[in-house]
Amino acid sequence: MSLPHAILTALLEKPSSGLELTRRFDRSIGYFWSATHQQIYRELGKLEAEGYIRALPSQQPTRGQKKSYGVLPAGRAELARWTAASQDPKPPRDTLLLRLRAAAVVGTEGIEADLRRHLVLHQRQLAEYEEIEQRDFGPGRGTAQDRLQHLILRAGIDLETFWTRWLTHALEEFEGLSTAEGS
Amino acid sequence: MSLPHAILTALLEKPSSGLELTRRFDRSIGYFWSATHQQIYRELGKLEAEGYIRALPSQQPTRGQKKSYGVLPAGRAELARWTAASQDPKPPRDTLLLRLRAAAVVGTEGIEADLRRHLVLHQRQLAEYEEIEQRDFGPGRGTAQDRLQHLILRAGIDLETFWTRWLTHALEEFEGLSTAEGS
DNA sequence: ACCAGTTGTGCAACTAGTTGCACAAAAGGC
DNA sequence: GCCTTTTGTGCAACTAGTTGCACAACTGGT
Repeated sequence: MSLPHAILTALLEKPSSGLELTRRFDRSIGYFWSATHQQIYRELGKLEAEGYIRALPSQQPTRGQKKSYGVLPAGRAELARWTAASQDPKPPRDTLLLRLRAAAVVGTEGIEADLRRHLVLHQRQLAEYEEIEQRDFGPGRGTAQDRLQHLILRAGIDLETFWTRWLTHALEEFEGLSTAEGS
Repeated sequence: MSLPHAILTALLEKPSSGLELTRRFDRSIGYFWSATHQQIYRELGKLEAEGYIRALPSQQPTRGQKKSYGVLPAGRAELARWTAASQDPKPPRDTLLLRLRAAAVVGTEGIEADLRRHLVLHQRQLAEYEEIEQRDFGPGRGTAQDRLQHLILRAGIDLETFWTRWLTHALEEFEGLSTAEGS
């Protein structure tokens, strides 16, 4: 039940059309909540029906026509309610760790290459985050909003740092394994 | 498409009934791939129909009767195939970070308590992992299997460490925010 | 012998997310 | 003027995961 709230947040930051939202979900917001354009359009329809957002006046709201949405007071209230409500963290779902566990039983054949690939991907993501930090967050203390945004970015950076370190360590371990393997 | 493979892994480690699997998904495997008993029973049915597992001979396979499953060669082959196949990491979905981002727009009212709650939960999980490490993984280098298992546990420990640190930092930041807030 | 609680298995309906496709409108090449 | 590509919106069907309930069988108290 988070996608509608992700959209409300994005629209509050800046009223947008479906496609603009889709693009923004590929960057910033999508870093920790991704969505396809179909999910977004569907959800925009629902949110409008529920009176949380409304299409901003434009020329023709026909097909193939850009249609921007803005958040209504009810939408902002709902977002505030959801933000403040306590929620349990849901157990992580990590395929890579699962595969590693399977590999402990059926053999590590072929998984090493994928570990390497993941390492590169995480390094890339880390570099991207650090670039954003460099660009948008100087050493000075900004507004409360800035500091919150920076905090979120920090989580991304630290997470990617964890993954790159762990994957590096895992690959080292594999070196050692291949010499002494043979169960 | 990971649940069936999680189940195959679990069954290879030890043939089990649906309920036993459910219990094990609440511990070890569930640490990075959780599942409810309904998911598991449904999946067991499918896996059996596909010829990947089979019910081990017992008394009456009627209702309310324990039914253990073992993995067939085809199942092991499928698991090996899946383990070796390259897979893209799927973008994380984190509600807490999303809420923080929403809070940057609609206000941080009420979210601090939940951060504190999450911190406690992550600390607890971390303690649990460290206990397991203490108990199951001594200083000596074990078999290749042991080292893989330890590697996976390490990921859990480092992840929880990241969260506790980050949440602690976030709460500190909130202290500073409340004094200078007012946008 | 009977009832209450626990263990174990399972169906059905729902919610969330993904995939594949369709189609209108504008923009640009030739 | 026609044809291709890009932009923008959307439906329908499918897959995965969750929730709520049902029910059989065993276990122990009275």
